[in-house]
Amino acid sequence: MAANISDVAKLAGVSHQTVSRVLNDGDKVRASTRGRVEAAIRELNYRPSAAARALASRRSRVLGLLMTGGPLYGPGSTMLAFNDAARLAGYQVSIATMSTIDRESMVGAIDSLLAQDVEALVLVVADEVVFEAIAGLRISVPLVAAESSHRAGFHSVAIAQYAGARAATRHLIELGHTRVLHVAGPRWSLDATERERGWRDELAAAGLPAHDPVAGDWSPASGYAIGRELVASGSVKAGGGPTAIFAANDQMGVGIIGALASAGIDVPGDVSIVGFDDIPEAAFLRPALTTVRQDFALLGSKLMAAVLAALRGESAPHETDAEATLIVRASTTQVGDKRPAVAPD
Amino acid sequence: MAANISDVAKLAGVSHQTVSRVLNDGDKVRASTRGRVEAAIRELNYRPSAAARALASRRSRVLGLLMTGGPLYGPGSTMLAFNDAARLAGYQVSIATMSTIDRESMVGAIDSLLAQDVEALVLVVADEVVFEAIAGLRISVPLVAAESSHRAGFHSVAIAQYAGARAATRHLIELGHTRVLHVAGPRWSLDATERERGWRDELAAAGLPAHDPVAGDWSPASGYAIGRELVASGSVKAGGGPTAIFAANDQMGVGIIGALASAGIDVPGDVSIVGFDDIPEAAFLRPALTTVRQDFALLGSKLMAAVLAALRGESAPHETDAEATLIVRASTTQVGDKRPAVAPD
DNA sequence: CGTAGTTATGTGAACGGTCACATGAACGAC
DNA sequence: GTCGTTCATGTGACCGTTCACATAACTACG
Repeated sequence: MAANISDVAKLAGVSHQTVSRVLNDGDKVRASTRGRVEAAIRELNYRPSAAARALASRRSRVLGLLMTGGPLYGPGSTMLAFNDAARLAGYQVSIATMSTIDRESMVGAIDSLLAQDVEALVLVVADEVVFEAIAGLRISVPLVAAESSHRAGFHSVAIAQYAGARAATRHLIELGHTRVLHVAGPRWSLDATERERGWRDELAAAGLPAHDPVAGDWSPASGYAIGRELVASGSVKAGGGPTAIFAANDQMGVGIIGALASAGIDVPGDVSIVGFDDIPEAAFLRPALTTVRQDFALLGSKLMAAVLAALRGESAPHETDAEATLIVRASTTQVGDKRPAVAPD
Repeated sequence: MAANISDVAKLAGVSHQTVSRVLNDGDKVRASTRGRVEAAIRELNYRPSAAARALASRRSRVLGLLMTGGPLYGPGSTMLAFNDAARLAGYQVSIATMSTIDRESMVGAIDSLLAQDVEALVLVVADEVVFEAIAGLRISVPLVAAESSHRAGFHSVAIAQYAGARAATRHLIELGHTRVLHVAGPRWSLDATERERGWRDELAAAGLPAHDPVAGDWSPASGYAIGRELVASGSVKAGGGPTAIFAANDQMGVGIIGALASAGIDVPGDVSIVGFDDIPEAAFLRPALTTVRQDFALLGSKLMAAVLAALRGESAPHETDAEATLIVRASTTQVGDKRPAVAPD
């Protein structure tokens, strides 16, 4: 049915190899010949077969992207950004999601990608379990991870989550808060670990105590549940309770604010809240959420750059991280102050 | 380097064709032989080459998914759900995103998918422009669209957005609201059109007037801007102004609420708001957002079913739509009432 | 115990490209 | 005019499967 390279060659009166040359490095062919070939291509509506190409050249031009299930803002943005960068570099991206973070579903996901002859694997799911499982898998293609704990054996690129978390915590400290709680992300998440580490180190640098954080699962619901518990424990608003909370992501921040609000606790009047991600809603919530913005577009292109480097066989140079910047909004204020430090736009 | 089918055959002492049979329809091979072959496969860590398979069988086992840029909740959820369904059916999904909705970037995106020999194309971007462009493209693979306006030439599956929009509007009418505004999604979006149509028809059925809606772009920022204008125009809270707003998605709803709140207008006390999507945050906002929940998982599997039907050559039977259900929360209340009709959990 | 009928396995040619190498034409230098 | 170079193009093998068909092995049955 569809035309192949020989059909084109015949119509243009050249050999199949010349057509192939026109397709790949056009400048090795005399202009007049190239014209004839291109005309034939157009006339037959010819498209080279990716399968045949991949088979003969041993390069599939496909990259595998591994990510977690939920439609989370961070991973979703990373995926989109990487997808764009990959297309720009002439690669297709094939995606595998893992509904649950366990070894089995992970191996399944990776398998489905490898079965497709992907040239490299990109991990958006920065997860302890994933790294362990992969290490035991003897994977023959380069691995690039979007994560911040730079471990051996991987190319990795990350947004400076540690620095972002420190900035968020510092902001609270500078506002005079001395009892700064952290609501962490899931234990298995390396991003969550980095954010917690940043919070802990910044507190330590200021000589302030850090109580072990409760961990949510990134969802607003988990933030709400944790907020309720906090309220129920009676520590908030009582003497010695936290006056500020650093949530590991905006969604949990939303849940926490909801729980506090429904208990009559004012944000930021009674408790200041900082989130992480700068989801599109953040600026428009009441109160608008102070948060840490990540540059996902940059992350995407850096990931792609790392993939290309890995494919060229360069040793992993641990790209400089993309930046994370603190965005101050109305959900944080001077300790003891009843009104937001920043006027609502 | 990597083993191929002949290596396996040699090791197992059979012909390459027998190995192929074990790989594909195992029951045509004697159990003892199959055992030897499987052992050889494991020993050599053999994986069949997808490229060679695709080339010989003329089936790539890859589906193309076309979607828009931003990390929106609806499209993102649809993508994830479809991805799962596809893997279950033994297909890989390759994704192309279009940063802007114009003909050129769309053709580019589709091209990058077709170049990969996808067996079918799934459109998550329900957009007038996309349909037109595709119609002029003489695409040789089946097309399945996730959209609700069932047009000829496509298999299509959708969430019943029209019905959802009517339910949302009816809810407001039942609460006594007679001036119900709609803040629509982008003009090019068919989903937006369906939601608007539902709103319009429900108002008409109740004999209520419908003022032409302002259109946002799904983002909270656009909702906020529209909310500000509304406030500035002075119509809200004055006699004859709207007492309820149906926002085409939750994110715009958040923006609208933010704008109203910053002008001292109470939701739902002064104005009731309904959104659409039931984003994870919706239940935890203050006020919690009344909205319409869509069943994306079901949509995903129905999409996949439609793809399989299309691949079998069945004519498009326009699947029954997945349902959308109204979730009543605190952002709507009886007209004139100052307190939410639903108690915050 | 020969033979038809089934079942298990083998053989060689596609599939549609790329790769390595061969050939031929054009050109400048001596 | 001959020869080495470069540039443009052609030739045939090969990538790793599946497909259609051929053959061998085994079963059932008179």
